[in-house]
Amino acid sequence: MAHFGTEAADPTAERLLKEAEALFAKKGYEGVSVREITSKARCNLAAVNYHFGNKKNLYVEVFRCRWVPRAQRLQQYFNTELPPEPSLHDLVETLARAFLAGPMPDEDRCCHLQLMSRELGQPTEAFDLVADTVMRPFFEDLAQRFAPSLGGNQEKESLVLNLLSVFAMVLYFNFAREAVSRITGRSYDEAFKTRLVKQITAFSLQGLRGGRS
Amino acid sequence: MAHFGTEAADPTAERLLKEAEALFAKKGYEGVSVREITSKARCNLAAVNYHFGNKKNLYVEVFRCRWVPRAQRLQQYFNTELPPEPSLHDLVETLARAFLAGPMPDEDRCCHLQLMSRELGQPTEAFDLVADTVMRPFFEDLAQRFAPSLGGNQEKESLVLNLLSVFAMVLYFNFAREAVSRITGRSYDEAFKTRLVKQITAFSLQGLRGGRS
DNA sequence: GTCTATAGCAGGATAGAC
DNA sequence: GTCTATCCTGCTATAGAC
Repeated sequence: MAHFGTEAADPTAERLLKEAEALFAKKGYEGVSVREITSKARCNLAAVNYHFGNKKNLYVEVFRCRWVPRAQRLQQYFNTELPPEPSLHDLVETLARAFLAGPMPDEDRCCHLQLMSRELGQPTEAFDLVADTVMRPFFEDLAQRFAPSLGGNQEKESLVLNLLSVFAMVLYFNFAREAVSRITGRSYDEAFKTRLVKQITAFSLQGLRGGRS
Repeated sequence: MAHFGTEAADPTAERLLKEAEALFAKKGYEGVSVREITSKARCNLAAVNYHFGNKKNLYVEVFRCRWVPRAQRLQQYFNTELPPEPSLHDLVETLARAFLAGPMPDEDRCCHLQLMSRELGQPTEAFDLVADTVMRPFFEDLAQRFAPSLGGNQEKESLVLNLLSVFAMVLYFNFAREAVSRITGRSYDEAFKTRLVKQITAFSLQGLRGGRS
């Protein structure tokens, strides 16, 4: 069994991580076989065990080597997109846009949020990693950014629940794309994604302001 | 292979449906084996194939025989709980309460919403059933109920997206219980569920009003 | 490092006794 | 209807050649 850090130097391992991520996101851990992964990565069946020890380890490494770095890029993008002294509207809109219509390919975003959603619903070992390295710091950061715009008169718990509510929408409108398409009759093209950013922004803006109206 | 209608007359089939539902909700279709189901239902391995033909069929029947009827009871509960001329606040609060703290045991509610969430994220044959017999009619009903309170000045699409946003929160706060507990530091006792109903109500109320502020 | 071959097991499904 | 016994397939994981 080979060793690995934050990045897998080996191109085969890289391909495995890439294909594994897409498949795990689409079908879930149990829904994917090592055969399917190695086949799509155009390498041998034994490669998973050689490079990652076993299937479960590969799953965790997908998070460590691909998911976490992408989440950090996303967070960074959010930070750079934000104007110097952001209004509440700026904050919410930038947040929604970063996750729904940001710079990364739609395929990646889908994959990213599907994996996240799966872990939210049924946390595994990978969830610890995600919670510690991404969620907690990001929420801390968000809380600090939002606090001034909200007049500072919200208790910490309310603020957290409000932020979670915003995330609920962002995740849902990605996670349940097929259902949303079916109900609204619209496909996830650029126009609809822009519409969703507007929806989430408007809805959340009012919701967030609730405490001080 | 036996035949079956909306209700399975056979007590063994009933037990199978019950245990299967709980397991499918908790671990997903692929994560559960027929052996595990029959074992929990205290019946023979062959029972699934005898009563339902195969595993996949059992899954769909879980929706037909248990999920859909429960959803209808839930919808009925929502309707009866609603005061005669409900305000927007009444509507949202009753809706959130029906799904988060209604009369059914918490175990059932969890199971119900987990199954729903799984289908939202990765629709199968069962999704057609759910969409046609539950979602579409319920959303039609909701749209009609909400329309007058919203002054009728929202386009249909906005209304639908707003309703979906409310559902996003309801689903998320059930689906991601573990993550929410971890972030907020609170367990899902009665007090916290009441808090969440308040959160969702307040947040949505403002969000829904956004269009006419 | 990559491959083939295969062990070893768990899965869904079925046949046939009772 | 229920059970046992069993088939067969597909899975993960490993051993060992190259």
